[in-house]
Amino acid sequence: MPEKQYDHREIELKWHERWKDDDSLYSIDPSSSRPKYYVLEMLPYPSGTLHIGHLRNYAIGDALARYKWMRGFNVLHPMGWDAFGLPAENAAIQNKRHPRDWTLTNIAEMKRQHKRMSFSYDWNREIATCEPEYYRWNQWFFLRMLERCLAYRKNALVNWCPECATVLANEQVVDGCCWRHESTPVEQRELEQWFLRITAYADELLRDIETLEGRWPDRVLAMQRNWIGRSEGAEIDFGIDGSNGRIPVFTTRVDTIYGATAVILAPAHPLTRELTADVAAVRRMIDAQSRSDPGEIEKEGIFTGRWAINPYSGERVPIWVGNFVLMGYGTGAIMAVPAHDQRDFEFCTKYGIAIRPVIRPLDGALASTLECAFEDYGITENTGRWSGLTSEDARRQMAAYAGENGFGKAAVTYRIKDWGVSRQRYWGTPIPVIHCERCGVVPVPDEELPVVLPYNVEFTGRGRSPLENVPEFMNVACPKCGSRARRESDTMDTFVDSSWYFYRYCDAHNDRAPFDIQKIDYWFPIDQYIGGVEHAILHLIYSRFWTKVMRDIGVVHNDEPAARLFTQGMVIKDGAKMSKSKGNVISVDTMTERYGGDAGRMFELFAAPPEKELDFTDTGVEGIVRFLGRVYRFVTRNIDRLPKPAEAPAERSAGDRRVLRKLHQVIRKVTEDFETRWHFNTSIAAIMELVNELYACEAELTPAVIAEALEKLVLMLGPFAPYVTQDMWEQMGRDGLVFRQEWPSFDEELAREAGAEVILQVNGKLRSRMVVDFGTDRDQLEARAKADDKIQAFLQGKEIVRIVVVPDKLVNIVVK
RNA sequence: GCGGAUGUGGCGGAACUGGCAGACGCGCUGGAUUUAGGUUCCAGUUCCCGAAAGGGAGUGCAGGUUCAAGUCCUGUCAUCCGCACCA
Repeated sequence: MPEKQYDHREIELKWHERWKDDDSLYSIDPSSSRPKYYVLEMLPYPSGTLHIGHLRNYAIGDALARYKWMRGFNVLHPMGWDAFGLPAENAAIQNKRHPRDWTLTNIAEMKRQHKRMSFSYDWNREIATCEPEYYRWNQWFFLRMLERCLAYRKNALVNWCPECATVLANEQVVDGCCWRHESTPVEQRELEQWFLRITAYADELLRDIETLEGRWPDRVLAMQRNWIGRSEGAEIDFGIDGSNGRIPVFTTRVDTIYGATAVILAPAHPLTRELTADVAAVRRMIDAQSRSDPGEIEKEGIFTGRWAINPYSGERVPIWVGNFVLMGYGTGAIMAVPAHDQRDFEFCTKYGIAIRPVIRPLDGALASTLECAFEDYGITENTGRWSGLTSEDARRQMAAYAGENGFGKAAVTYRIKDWGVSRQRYWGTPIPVIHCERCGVVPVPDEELPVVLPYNVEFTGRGRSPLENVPEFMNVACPKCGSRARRESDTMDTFVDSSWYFYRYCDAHNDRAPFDIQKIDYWFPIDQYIGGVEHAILHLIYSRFWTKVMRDIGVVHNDEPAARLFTQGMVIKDGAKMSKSKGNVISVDTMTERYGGDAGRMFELFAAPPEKELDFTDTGVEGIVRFLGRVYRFVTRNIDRLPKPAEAPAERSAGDRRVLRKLHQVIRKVTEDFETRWHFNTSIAAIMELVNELYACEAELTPAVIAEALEKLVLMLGPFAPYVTQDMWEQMGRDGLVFRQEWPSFDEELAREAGAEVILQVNGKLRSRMVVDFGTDRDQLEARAKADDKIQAFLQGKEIVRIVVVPDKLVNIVVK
């Protein structure tokens, strides 16, 4: 009879079919006394199709969640292991052509397929934005922020992607281009926009990074620190000669202010417009600033013809406009201290502005001429009453003096800016406000939520929101005065959805509140969040902010969303990052179709440790398919050798003992990997060794050992290869789900090797080896080592200087 | 420039607390099965010398500590990632 062959397509489709409507697989019971474990995968952006980089994310999270479940935890793992998308499921996403088609025709289908959540997974956050229930709570949160002045509207220069025809947040601008269109330069436009005041939480976001130390990757924390960009200094008002105006400048080095020989405004600074005649030149500078690589621009400036007054010295210094001064940082104006700042030095040298040193090195004299700026701390000199101080003392005293005399103060500046959430897109949660000519901006009352999107929308694809052309949507009565008013046509950034989606998972069907706080208290903070590092300063900072806001609103108690974060490495192909432009993106569909989901995910766990980059090769996946086939054939052909009832146990064979030893060693190894480092590559390697051992000893195995080995092998593979293990489990006549079984335990006694192999070295070089009983004492080891033939040959005519004995491990004889 | 990481066979990687460098897989070589190809099974595979036994070298590079270093220390080189006229 031909042997049963492993057919991944047949097996995976069969189980997928059986499982897809089984809600019990996902049942969550917070009242259970089991310990809780919340695993969350940080899902990819809705770029259309899933690719194998995303699959890696699922493979890691799934394996961990299933393991935890088998170890007796109550697990909340919303992505679930069947969500990786067998071909049929993914088709709906792939065929997406246009937001409207997709949203309106496929939403019902998508909901059916993912009905376990009342809104969908993050990888389709667009769906979330089409779900009225999710709109409702997004809008509810927005209104609470509006009440607390955490949401506000202002006219601002914003990043505009011509391709998306919408506004982008700073975090969404990558190398001057849109994060979704890597080759489309972002333009600057001045628009009336909604912002969320993330800066109000800048200090807390920065401070609480400390609580994440060691639990989140250093790289992510470093990026966040950098992004928040706190710097301490002082804000000092320079007067304007011949007017009452003032120019506040921010500096971290007030101690150098006596060396200030100019004040330089950013081109986009409001005063620039007033003080400069050459509007065209200023315009060019603003454009160049947003377009080119900042480091590359040659410093340029225009003298305004006006003068500023240094409030400390009373000195008159020229006011310039400089293309290297950014409006977005500090106050948008600087004092130029060429002697102590390299950028100022370059600028002032170019335009012949005076250079005046006022800080001398701790071990030297004040420089008379400078090759470049002296930027270190030192001792002040020629700085009036503050002369002779260290830079640190001078900074403190001078800032205090400015405060006392009303021309400045100690100040902290952040690089992070408020989060612009307005989008001129169709999809996205409508911003729940109404513009009334009489009352101004009026919030939509809570009981009228959700404001939902209209269906009949013409897509122009350009310019303003398509919603503006839908009168039924736009024209409303003002909630306050009842007169004619217009709805806000902007929708929210979809990052709003992803900022709190994982809370809703805990209470997805709640229609009275975003979620029940008791459920949140049970599950939060998330024990383990897993995802790609590309979210470091986008989603991961927004969701931290959102959590803190929710805490202040009083709907959650936790300060941080995720206790632990794991960032998996990228999947690369032929040494290069997968990207659409290179055409080397491998879709999950191709993978599941050709090799199966089990093999695909298992390869990604096997080929490299999860935090490292992974090079994808077809031959590598084929190796895993081969391995799964090897397991499948071994299990299926040995099922009829399982013990019959009432059968007397046979005596253990030598093969039995070998297999049992390996089996228990491997269980120990895999358990350890799950509990500590998640190096699933070594776990899987160990399971492969076990299978090799099973093949080598197959003929000798007795029924009882076959039973134990098959059961534990299948259970151990369960977290890595859900479908094929479930199929084998059933064929073995076992009931229930593999990942609801208890995780196999190991027996140290059985795992122990028959004897200790002791290596014998002469002068640290391996020369021989011997097998001894465990615990053989030092004297005996030494004697037996000296008696060894090969060792004796190396000892001939030499003097023994020293002998190092490590019991059960080695004997090293040092000779001269 | 600042910050984070990484350097081990032909390749992906293993060696977790200093103690057999190269587990496991890919690729390659040979054998068995097969009409053949494929599949499957078995064996070999760091490099150099050697028919073999065996010997020598070897974890980016240079030093150091140690009976013993891929692992610890000092220096150095290279690569990757993130941030960057941030005042």
